[in-house]
Amino acid sequence: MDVSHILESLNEPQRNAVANPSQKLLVLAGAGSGKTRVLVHRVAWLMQAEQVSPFAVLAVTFTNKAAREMRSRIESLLGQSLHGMWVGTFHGLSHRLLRAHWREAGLAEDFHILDSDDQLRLIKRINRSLHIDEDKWPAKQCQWYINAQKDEGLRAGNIEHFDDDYTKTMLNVYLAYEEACNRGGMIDFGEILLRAHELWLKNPQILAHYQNRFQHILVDEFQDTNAIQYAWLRVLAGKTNQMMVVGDDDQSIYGWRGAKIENIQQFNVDFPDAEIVRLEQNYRSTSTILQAANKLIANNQSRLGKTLWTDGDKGEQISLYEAFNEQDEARFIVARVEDWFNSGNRRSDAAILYRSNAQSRELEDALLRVAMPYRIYGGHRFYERLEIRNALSYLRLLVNRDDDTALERVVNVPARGIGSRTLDTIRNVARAQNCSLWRACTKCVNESLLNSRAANAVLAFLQLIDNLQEACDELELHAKAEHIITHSGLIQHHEKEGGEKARARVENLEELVTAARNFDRVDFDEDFDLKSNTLLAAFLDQAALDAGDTQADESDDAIQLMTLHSAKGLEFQLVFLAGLEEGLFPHKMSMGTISGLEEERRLCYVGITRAKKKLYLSYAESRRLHGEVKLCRPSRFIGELPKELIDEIRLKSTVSRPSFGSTRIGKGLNGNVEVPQTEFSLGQRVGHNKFGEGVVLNYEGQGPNARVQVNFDTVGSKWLVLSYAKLEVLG
DNA sequence: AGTCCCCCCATTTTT
DNA sequence: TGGGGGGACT
Repeated sequence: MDVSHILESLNEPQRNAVANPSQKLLVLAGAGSGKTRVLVHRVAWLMQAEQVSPFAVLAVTFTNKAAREMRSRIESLLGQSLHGMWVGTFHGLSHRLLRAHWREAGLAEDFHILDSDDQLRLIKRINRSLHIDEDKWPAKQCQWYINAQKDEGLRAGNIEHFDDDYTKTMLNVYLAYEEACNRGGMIDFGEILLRAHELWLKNPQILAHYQNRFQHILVDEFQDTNAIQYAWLRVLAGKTNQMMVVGDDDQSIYGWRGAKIENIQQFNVDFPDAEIVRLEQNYRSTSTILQAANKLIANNQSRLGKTLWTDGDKGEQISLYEAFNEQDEARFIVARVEDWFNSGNRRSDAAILYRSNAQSRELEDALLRVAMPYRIYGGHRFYERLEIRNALSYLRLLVNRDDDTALERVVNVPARGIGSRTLDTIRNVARAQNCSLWRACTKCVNESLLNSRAANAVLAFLQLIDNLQEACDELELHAKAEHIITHSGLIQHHEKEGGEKARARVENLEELVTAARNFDRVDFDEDFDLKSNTLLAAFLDQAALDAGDTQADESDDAIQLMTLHSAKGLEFQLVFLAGLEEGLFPHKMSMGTISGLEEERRLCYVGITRAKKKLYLSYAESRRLHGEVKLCRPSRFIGELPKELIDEIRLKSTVSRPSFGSTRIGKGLNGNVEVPQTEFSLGQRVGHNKFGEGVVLNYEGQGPNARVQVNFDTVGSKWLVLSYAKLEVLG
């Protein structure tokens, strides 16, 4: 077969990576250097040039979205389906292993997945039963501790303890939590990886089977792997299997949740024969943007070293705007997006990036004011929404009555007279009998442990679930979903809440039925043991492992708002980095340590390298945060960029103010630009191509950075930057 | 049982 | 400033 087409469109290092025969291969892929392309072409190469069977390939990513994208890109490149290939997330693939080998993994056949919300509730319950002071040891902290240990591959039993209060308490909770999970047949996200890893270590014949099968392993975003994920990979790859890991140490921004950049260096230690390929040619950004990114990231000490280059255009200068406050910043950004849109571009090619979610509010306000469509990433994803979780809990109870987490969630939603007193009694019975809440409910009813009113309520609940089960038994998945949302009373419950929110909830519940209907059509993988794993259970697994997109509608042309973290992997023609202020970005919580600061810098690097054509930076001199106004200094990252690439838009040069410490910003990065005095005067009548005619009310600053306030006849008063606004002087 | 109020908190997020 | 959670009150 002629396979040259697979390599044709690639540059030299990319080809080297794609067709590389080395057993272990480390690809250091800079931002925009065609990382996904290399992965996709590599799979195509294996299959077509080396006649590798899809059954022998395993490709792993971090998010479901990335996995789906990789799969579909390979399919469209090859023009064939990838039947038998394992493409998925660490969690998704591990989960598959555990379903297939539940017995050897020491799990119940009908084990179910505990997501972080369930996990937190469970820990809260445990802490109450252990009489742990919630003020001193918040459940959140315990949860964090447990997850961090699991990410490191540590179980409660393996952790050294130095008799300190903290570790003692945490271990206590961890131990009780492990017991509760085992008793209830539950595994959390960390446990999925840990179990799968242990499954291999404890069952050499199972490991041998998979090692034998997956001769070719590909790993995306390797810099984001944590200890257990890397251990998982090492075990599976063994000494002889081929493994290609792709990553960029400069884009490691998840250290705070256990990701270890050191895994990249460690890869060289563990596999000394590994070949390293660097992808440094960038196909995304202008050379101006790349130079800025390179200069910034050079300030980090611990790097493997890599310099992006492009043979593309220099492109436009980077613009820096110093705003008075966060409102001014938002207004400026929105005005630039309007310009962009009015010059014939799509809003969806522009993105506003910020360090923390709280910053989105001002931006949203400003966007709403000019009625510009926008889309925000982040916030509650589909399967995380309250009403959806409630509905899923009912479905979970159909699958497994002993699912305490699900029962706790919906036993009194909608309200059916089972209050906290009643629940306490039930919990106590469950604890005393060491049984599930469901059984405790039955016992309470049968043995009259409750007053008659409560007993009736509990009995009604038990019957409701049994009836739902019976009615759903023969129904298709989507009909099951439909049946429970109506007959559990959830729809009515949310309907009677009233208001816009309630309507959205009801819509979401209906959307769940659609999701279930689509799931009916999903083809099951050949490895899946369908006998024990009904469609409903599989649907619930999927809901836990893939929380769904925040918003599905891609249709309307909207400007995108997101945190820098969520921007990783994306690219936009026009990018705004907002809120470049010390304490906000770099964030004050991370500024204290070198490693924290370097991660912030990488985050900034990620932000800059999202831009293809034009980059705006902005900061505010004062910002309202947590209800009080604070004076801000510009971020040190601004000063780390090459001055000659930056055009500063200073509006306040006529206003004197105390210097604020940062030396590089205050006086203008380019020196102040010499410009003739403006010809506008107060009261002057002017024309604007979009807003029409108006009268100059006020002005600030001078030169191209000056702003004027114009009261337009039709659209009212607006502040305009002279150099952008192209105002026409009218007689 | 449900509502209301007060207090506390406040990066980043996937699975 | 504002959201969420927990406790107290009706």
